[in-house]
Amino acid sequence: MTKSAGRPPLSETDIQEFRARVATHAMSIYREDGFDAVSMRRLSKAVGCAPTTLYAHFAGKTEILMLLWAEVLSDMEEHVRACLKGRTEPADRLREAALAFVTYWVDHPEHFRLVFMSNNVGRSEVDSFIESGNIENGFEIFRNLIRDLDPGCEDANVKSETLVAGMIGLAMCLNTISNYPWPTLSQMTRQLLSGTIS
Amino acid sequence: MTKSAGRPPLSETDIQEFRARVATHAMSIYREDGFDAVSMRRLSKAVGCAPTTLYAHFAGKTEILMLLWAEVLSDMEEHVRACLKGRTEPADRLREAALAFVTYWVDHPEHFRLVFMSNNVGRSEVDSFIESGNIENGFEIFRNLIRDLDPGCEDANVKSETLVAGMIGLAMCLNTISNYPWPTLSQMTRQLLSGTIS
DNA sequence: GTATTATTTGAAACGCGTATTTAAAAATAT
DNA sequence: ATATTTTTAAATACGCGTTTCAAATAATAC
Repeated sequence: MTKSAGRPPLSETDIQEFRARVATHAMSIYREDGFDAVSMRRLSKAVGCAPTTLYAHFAGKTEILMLLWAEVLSDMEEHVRACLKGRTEPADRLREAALAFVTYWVDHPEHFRLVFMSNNVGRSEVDSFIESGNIENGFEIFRNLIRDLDPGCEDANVKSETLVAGMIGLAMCLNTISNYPWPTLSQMTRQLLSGTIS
Repeated sequence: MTKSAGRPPLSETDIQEFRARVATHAMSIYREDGFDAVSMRRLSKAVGCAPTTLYAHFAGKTEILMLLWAEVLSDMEEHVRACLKGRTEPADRLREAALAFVTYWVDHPEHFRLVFMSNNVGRSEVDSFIESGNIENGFEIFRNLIRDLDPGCEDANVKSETLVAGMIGLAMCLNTISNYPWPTLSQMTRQLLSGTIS
């Protein structure tokens, strides 16, 4: 328990400072030159450290990319909330929010790729992101909209999580199989909601 | 239009033979050592050609991976059809088929990754796969089940394609955010279907 | 100062997808 | 055989994610 000699470990704030700096540079590279441009070598150059140092602070590239998720997700959330302005009818609100959700990912395929198709996502990495609450936030919007529509709803959880997963599936299909003669986006969203809006 | 001198181009059968040979080796590598083991260098070694030769016959790795899609998809289809045996009640059939669909992808995350998360999927590559009809087949199962449930259904297209996309979303979420406290698989599938089975 | 410990660095390596370029080989018409 | 054309091969290169390891550096206790 006595203080040992030698250089002390980095303080928690130092560590978080570094991680934040990495996040900043990663985001600016991503914004300027896109997903593929965010590479460990280039990022390390931007941060001003050796590529190896990044691996001393992150488990891998995915853990760095996750730093960008929060930003994209909050941008998406803002986009969804914006479309609720002025709407009061619960069913209408839910419908428009869902449409806005899917539309966002279809309109921003690069963001979709970043968040949902970052390969090699280790379980533990995602877990830490779950615990940060960012995912819960996304679900909560729709859970609340569902509860507004049907107060005292017992299975709001099942409904909201199925809805979100379904919408992600819609966005995914429209993104990756983009030339298939899909029905309209609003048609599919409406159909997806037909089990929620009775 | 006269026959020009020089070596003639490969015959169509020769080309398809080669592509089939590549497909065979790719599949065996995939089966034995998994997704990550299927690399151009290793594959070319197995096929017995130079890595560059592969690029003379395929646009890229993704086009080769698509050769494996058909195999996985037909395996999945078989799995879905198997669960229909002995069931006659339309709603029951649709429910069980949907559950089997999602279950398949959750039970075979490697297959899911291969088919749905092969990154860098160029539009034209996917298009050719669409035209091959393999995707239509997947939709058709569910379109038929929906029509059996509600003959004369006008929007069977919208319903089936939304259902499939939604199920893919379920599978995707369960695969990638695997430690989130999701509702039961059957709960979510049932909820997803509640807009189709009235 | 010296010793000790933590961290960063640099270089090298591995295999990866992909592109280019040059040469070789194969198959045909003449 | 020769010329022509197509197809392969080989070598090389680029940047990638990641790992390993030795050397350097920084920050502390004594």
